[in-house]
Amino acid sequence: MRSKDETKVQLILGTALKMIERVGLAGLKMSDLAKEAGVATGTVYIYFEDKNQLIRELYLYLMHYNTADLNQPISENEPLKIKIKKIARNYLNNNINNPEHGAFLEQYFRSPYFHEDDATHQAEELALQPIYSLLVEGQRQSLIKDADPELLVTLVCGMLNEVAKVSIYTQKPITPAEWELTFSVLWDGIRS
Amino acid sequence: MRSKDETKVQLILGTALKMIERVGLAGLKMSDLAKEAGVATGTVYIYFEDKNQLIRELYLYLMHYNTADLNQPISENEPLKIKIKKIARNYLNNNINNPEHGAFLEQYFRSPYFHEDDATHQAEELALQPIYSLLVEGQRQSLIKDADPELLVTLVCGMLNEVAKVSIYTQKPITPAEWELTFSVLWDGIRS
DNA sequence: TTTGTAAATGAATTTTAATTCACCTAATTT
DNA sequence: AAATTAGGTGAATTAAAATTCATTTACAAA
Repeated sequence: MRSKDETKVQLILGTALKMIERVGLAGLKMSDLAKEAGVATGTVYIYFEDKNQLIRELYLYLMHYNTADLNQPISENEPLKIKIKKIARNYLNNNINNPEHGAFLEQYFRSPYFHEDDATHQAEELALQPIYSLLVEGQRQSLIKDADPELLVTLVCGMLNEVAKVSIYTQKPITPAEWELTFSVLWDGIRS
Repeated sequence: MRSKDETKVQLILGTALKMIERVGLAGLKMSDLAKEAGVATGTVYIYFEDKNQLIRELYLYLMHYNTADLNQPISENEPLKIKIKKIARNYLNNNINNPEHGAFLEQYFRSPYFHEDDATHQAEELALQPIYSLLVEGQRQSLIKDADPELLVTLVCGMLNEVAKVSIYTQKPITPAEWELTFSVLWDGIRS
């Protein structure tokens, strides 16, 4: 008897993720994937039913990962503005440090592998929950514009997503000055 | 003699664009495309070398289209704030009314069809030029935060892109209240 | 009208990539 | 340490999709 190597699942998924960032979902070949992961083609089929399921798993794996990540503990006893600044920075860093994630998800939602029942929305909402809560808290303290918090989250994330994209694209990290400006636009935009 | 029907190029590209929004670049089959466009498979190959070139053409076609579009004349003799509000609304509407465009471009940039030399950046910069100019004008009038205008454009477009995405996704148009909030966040964010 | 030519067709072919499988190997159990 | 069993391999197979091409129109010029 020989037991399945759970490490290999991670290896294959991780390799797929990196490759997809490079060649796109449309360009991912099972044989290339196997080669790059350093296993035989057939091995991939031991751990995954077929390509479809592999992509599916990758999605679930990412969702799980992402959701966990924004929930880093926020130091209490700080002014709300600072809390928001920290969580925003956290969100931005997450996006910049894991460009493969955004690249994959962007494509997944538009691919033939994606089916509506994928709990997309729940997962996304869950991931944004912490930001949402902070904004609502701010509204209660009359610090934040009294308007649909959903829309506020959308606007805030829109800014951060785009900044992340540019940073990834230009391969330049965010400078302190850039971050200060970004947060200033964000904060002045939402404060009441 | 029989002459090529230029209309057919448009038909095929347009059909491809709509299909890609639905099934993704990875899901586009030449035979399906032909069927949906109402022509024979072979006909597609009369107008396009191969799939690769078809996708490439589609990109050029879109770039051309998009660039032209933001350059709608802006009524002069209005306060800058109003001008920015109008151009922002224009940008938003463009995104919402042509969801296929965003869907395609998003995927194209990450596909095996895309090559760096595609003049991506020039085209994009060109499209954002009008917004950029207005912001700089605002800085000269000390109405807009005195900071890197590139980054300001990024932030502004980020907000608008995300709002467009949500509107497309939920299939709900932007309500007047939503638009007012969006612009208020945008404006308060960038004004000095 | 007739004729020449290029567009249009879609079944047949070729190409590409997914998936299988007969054979090998390494871990576990007795 | 032998036997057993499931993992691992990669060439061979199958499936899917791109592309071709012999044939059939439709148009334009003569």
